[in-house]
Amino acid sequence: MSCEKAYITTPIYYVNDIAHIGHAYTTIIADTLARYSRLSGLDTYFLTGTDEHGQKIEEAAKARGKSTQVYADEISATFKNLWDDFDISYDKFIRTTDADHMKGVQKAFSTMHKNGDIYKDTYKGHYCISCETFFPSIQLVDDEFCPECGKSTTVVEEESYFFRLSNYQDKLLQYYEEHPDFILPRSKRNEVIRFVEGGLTDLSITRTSFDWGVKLPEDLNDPKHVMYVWLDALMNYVTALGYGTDDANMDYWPARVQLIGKDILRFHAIYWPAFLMSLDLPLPKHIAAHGWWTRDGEKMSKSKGNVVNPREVADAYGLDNFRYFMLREVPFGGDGDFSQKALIDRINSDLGNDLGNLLNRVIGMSGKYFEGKVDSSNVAKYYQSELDEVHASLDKLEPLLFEMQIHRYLEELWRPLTVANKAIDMYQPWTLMKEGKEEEAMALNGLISAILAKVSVMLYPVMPEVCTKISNALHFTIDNESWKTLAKGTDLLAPFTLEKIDPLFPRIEEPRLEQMEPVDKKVEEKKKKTKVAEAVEAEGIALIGIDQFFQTSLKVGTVVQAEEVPKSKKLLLLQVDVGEAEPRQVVAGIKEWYSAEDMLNTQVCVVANLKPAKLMGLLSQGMLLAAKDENGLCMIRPEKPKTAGTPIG
RNA sequence: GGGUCGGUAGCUCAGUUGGUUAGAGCACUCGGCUCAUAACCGAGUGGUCCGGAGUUCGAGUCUCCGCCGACCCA
Repeated sequence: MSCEKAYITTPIYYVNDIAHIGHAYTTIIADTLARYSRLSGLDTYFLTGTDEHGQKIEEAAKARGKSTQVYADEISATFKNLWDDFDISYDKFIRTTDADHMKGVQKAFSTMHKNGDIYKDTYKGHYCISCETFFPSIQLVDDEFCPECGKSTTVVEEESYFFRLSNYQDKLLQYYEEHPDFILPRSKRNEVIRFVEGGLTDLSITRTSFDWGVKLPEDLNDPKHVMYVWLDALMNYVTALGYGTDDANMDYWPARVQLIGKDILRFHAIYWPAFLMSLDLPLPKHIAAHGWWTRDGEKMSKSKGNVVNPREVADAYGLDNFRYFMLREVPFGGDGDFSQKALIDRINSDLGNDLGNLLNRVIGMSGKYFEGKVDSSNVAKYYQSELDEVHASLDKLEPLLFEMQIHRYLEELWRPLTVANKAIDMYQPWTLMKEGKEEEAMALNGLISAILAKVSVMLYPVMPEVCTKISNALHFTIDNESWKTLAKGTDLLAPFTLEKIDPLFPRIEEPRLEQMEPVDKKVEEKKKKTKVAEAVEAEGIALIGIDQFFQTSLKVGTVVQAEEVPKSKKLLLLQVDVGEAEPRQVVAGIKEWYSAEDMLNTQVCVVANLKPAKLMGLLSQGMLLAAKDENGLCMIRPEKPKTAGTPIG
């Protein structure tokens, strides 16, 4: 193919963390852009990968008693597996520990050195190992602690190579001026410009304090230095294309868009372009920085335990639905809030009511009136104005995507669906049929089918699986050809027979993940509408559906071993057989009412899918049911002996 | 302390170079329809466009001063 090229990248993810919703968000945006790009006929290359060097990784591996490489391999694989399971359409998964990459970075270092942009000096500063950042002493908290993470810093004075970033101040400013949409969203642009205007200091780009990194080129004969993570990491975007080795794919450079989170904007909007200038390489078209996700309005953090696990969400609600939600919910660049309520609203309302239901309507009509046959021959004759409206919306889409306005893209993409739903109401095919106007009714089905087809082509980059189902039902294929004829052009569908398929978006009535949901006033108001709910709410307990009840796995268990937890007034340590290979260890707060002997060989009811927790250092893998009033506590037990593991419900 | 970006309907947001009665989606109320996943369509309720001053024939839009929020830097 000799056509126009498009190179799209995500950041390479640092392997000291497990993938969370933020990683998934970046990757899914990039995947969507890559898919659209391919669909529209561009020769597309999509890169993601992992960043594996640095002191933090070295230490994390040591702490786990593993070799650094083995540790990096493991974590890198968890990312790769997640993207594979998510069907992310990357063309290459780069690792900074790849031999080619390291060679490329050395080549870049040599070139910068030759160009006079690298010199050797001494660096003195307070270094935070955890953040891998130096801080000037005035920034430290109590003269010692890292202002970012609060951990203790160490004074480091070491020999270092420096990059003459100061040389690039004016060139960068000029570039920002001449390319107003280099940094997206625009609101972030001024921030960067002010920072650069404030003056740039040269950048320390090597370290001697650790070993886990790319060595300097051999001709410098300075083996104690390794490259600082940012030089190493940023270069991945070109080494992935063969920079410094075979240059095989360097014709994809410069990148069409490089997606990042807003936390790494400075590195990508300042250091990275400066490096590229030093290497005489062109700069990427766009650096696009997105915002954070919060959870139910709160920041996510490991300590709060409210980190959204993308795999869990996708499993519970469907991968395509999750993709749609993330891209539709948040204006690009802004922070987004994840809540099950918002997700369910999007699925039921946008996807189910507007899109899924529309497909069902046309299945119903064509089935009832025409044995499933759909023929578009007379669509233009009766419904030209509807077609015009649809095409007008479709024409607005592409620029929105290029400007990273994906939420607006999806909003606009929904207009044709409204046109379709409106048309059914306005022309009332059931009336047309009664009046014998079969041609008009048939044409209306042709119109609806065409709209669904056009929308599904443009929605495909966001929801590939669902749109493939739609295109199968409508007997066409989503590819560059149909993108040209249906989505960009005004073609309609060839005659086909529409078979009934299962609803694409079954209504979701209840949250599917167990977790703390905030008390939502609107939900409360709804519940107040039923009297029963009022009675229950008086006790402060919300009503749940049967599905929610069955999210709790309750089982009969037999206590096979029981002992007191030393130094604890309340706790007993029990081993409970719940019909699994090994008994479960359960720490129960019942010692005030039951002794270890009381419990031994008795049967109990166990909550079997509770998250394991540690109590006084002991792992507890379940909870026993008991009832407690002012007279004390009693166990809830089966009335007659039951086999260990028998489900309750 | 300096800077950047926001503050528009109950919620989430759009409002191009200042120009008639300020928009969309969701939510809510009422009405219609039956092909459809109690979905769909229509109508309606709902806004001192953060506050104040100014420029102008005219300000959500421009200027200045405040207040609130997010973030960047010191």
